[in-house]
Amino acid sequence: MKSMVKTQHEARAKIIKAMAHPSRLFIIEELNKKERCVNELTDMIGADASTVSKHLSILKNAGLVTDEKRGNSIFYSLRVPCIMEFMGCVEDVLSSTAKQHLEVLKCCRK
Amino acid sequence: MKSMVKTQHEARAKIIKAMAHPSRLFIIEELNKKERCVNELTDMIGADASTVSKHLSILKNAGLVTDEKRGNSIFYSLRVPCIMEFMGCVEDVLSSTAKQHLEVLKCCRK
DNA sequence: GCATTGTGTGGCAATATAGCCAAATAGCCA
DNA sequence: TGGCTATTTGGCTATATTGCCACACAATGC
Repeated sequence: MKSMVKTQHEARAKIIKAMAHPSRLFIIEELNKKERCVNELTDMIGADASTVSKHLSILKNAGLVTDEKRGNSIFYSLRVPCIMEFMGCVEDVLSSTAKQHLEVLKCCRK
Repeated sequence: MKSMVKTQHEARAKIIKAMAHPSRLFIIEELNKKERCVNELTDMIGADASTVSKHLSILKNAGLVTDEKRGNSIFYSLRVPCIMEFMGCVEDVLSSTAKQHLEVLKCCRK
């Protein structure tokens, strides 16, 4: 693989990897609705505050979210909304896989 | 987080995690152009054949690719083309981050 | 000042991932 | 049959990720 192409894929993979965690997907989805502070997200997710903070820093580091300090809290918001469009495709993968599994079942029952 | 929502995010994360690797992104991109057998991909990537085979099995397990045996080779193809549309969004993240970094530089130089 | 609240950081243990080698399996061709 | 190629699997080590705890640190309110 050519080195330039490889670098490009590494950069992309870093972003996608930042999304590749249930809690972080949840955060992305929530931030797509409205901005949230760490505290709110921590309550919703039900994990340790430090854990959520680290998830947010991973998302921020990947360039997916921005933070803004207001008073005592830090509000995070989604920087690139097009990410949410991708979820539809992910759902397609899931449903198409489920459909295929059903077909296999049908086939074997005959 | 409600359990059903959590399960949904876990399912999605599994698919996204399967994409979150440079070599696997490369494979996805190649398979979007045309089907390929393990051997061809191994040559292109330049890793051990067993490594590439494992990457393919991860992609297959996530429902992203299908395989079809023909003769001595196994040909893989992309199952859900909409994945490629997402790459545009990932590039947006990258360029928007780069742009922001430039702004910061400009700002500090003044 | 002091207690409280909201966030981030360092450290740690458990777990997951990556990639190589060696070996097994399957199909092809003499 | 035997040798060859293509692919997968198991085993191993190195590395990365996750999530908790304890602590640090800033802003707020009293």
